[in-house]
Amino acid sequence: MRNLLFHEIHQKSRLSIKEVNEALKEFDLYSSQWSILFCLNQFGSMTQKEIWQYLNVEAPTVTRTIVRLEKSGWIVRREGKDKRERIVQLSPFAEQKLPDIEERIRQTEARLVSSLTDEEKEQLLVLLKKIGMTGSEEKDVRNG
Amino acid sequence: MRNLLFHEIHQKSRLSIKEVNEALKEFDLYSSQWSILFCLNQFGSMTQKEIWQYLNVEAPTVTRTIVRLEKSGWIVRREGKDKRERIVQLSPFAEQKLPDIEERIRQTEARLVSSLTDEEKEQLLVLLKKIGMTGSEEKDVRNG
DNA sequence: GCAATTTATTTACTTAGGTAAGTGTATAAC
DNA sequence: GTTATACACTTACCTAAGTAAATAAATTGC
Repeated sequence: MRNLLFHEIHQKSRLSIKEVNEALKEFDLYSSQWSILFCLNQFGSMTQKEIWQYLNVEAPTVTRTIVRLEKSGWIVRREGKDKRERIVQLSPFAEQKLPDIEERIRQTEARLVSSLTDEEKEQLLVLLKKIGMTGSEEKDVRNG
Repeated sequence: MRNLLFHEIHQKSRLSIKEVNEALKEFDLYSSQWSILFCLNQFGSMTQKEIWQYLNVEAPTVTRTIVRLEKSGWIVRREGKDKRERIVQLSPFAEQKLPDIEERIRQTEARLVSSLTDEEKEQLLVLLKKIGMTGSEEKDVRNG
């Protein structure tokens, strides 16, 4: 049939989110919440802008998820020197729980790609990165 | 960093949906609505179950999208011989508009993968299909 | 210094997708 | 034939992500 490629990308995106949500159930978290926690764990304190730029989503998406994470005690926000900014960081509770969660996610993701060799995973990543690139931007594939 | 693969799949899934939505704006449609119209155009009349099985989503997702498409006049539903089923088919209006929309989508999707060779596209599809497969199911990669 | 513009975040509203539970029809057991 | 079970669809409620517009702080122009 037609453009199976985007159909397939969409399918696997939903599948992986579903599996990650399942794995996160025991921690009362969702996949997009996890992506922010992961981000904060990697970079430390961040403004919301830094988060949505890194995750490549829109600002309102991050606002919503951050609010949920704050309510459930995973993160803390404080005002920046620039009072427009809100600086986000992990709560001690989150810092304590994170290693277990990270390991759980690692297992889940590894299971999903267990039928690919390391070389195939690498190649898949390279090919995916090419999507949406116009000629002039192609160098970013090699840099990223 | 960590499992870039799922991050990247997620990104490209969102990117392609965004681009398709943009292309569909002039027709007052959204990407998931299009996926159902495409499906009906390919297979003719279908029950809702056939649609969600083909698209690999849950029944309530299809119910919602179908209701929107019915309200906006793209599809018609009738009762099946089995009164539990609802048989869905394109409206004459949809049949008339579809070729233009299909061409528009084709262009959009082609642009997104314009920096991949045909061989790369094929390979990308094969690799994506391997995700989520356990050893015993791997034959499906070759059959699908 | 004050008005205009830019920037960071939020709010309101939309579609998309999931689960769980409800409704009504068809089928199986007996 | 009546009851129990299975099935198709729907409803209610949740998260995710997008756009557009509002808010409030910072910066720029003059």
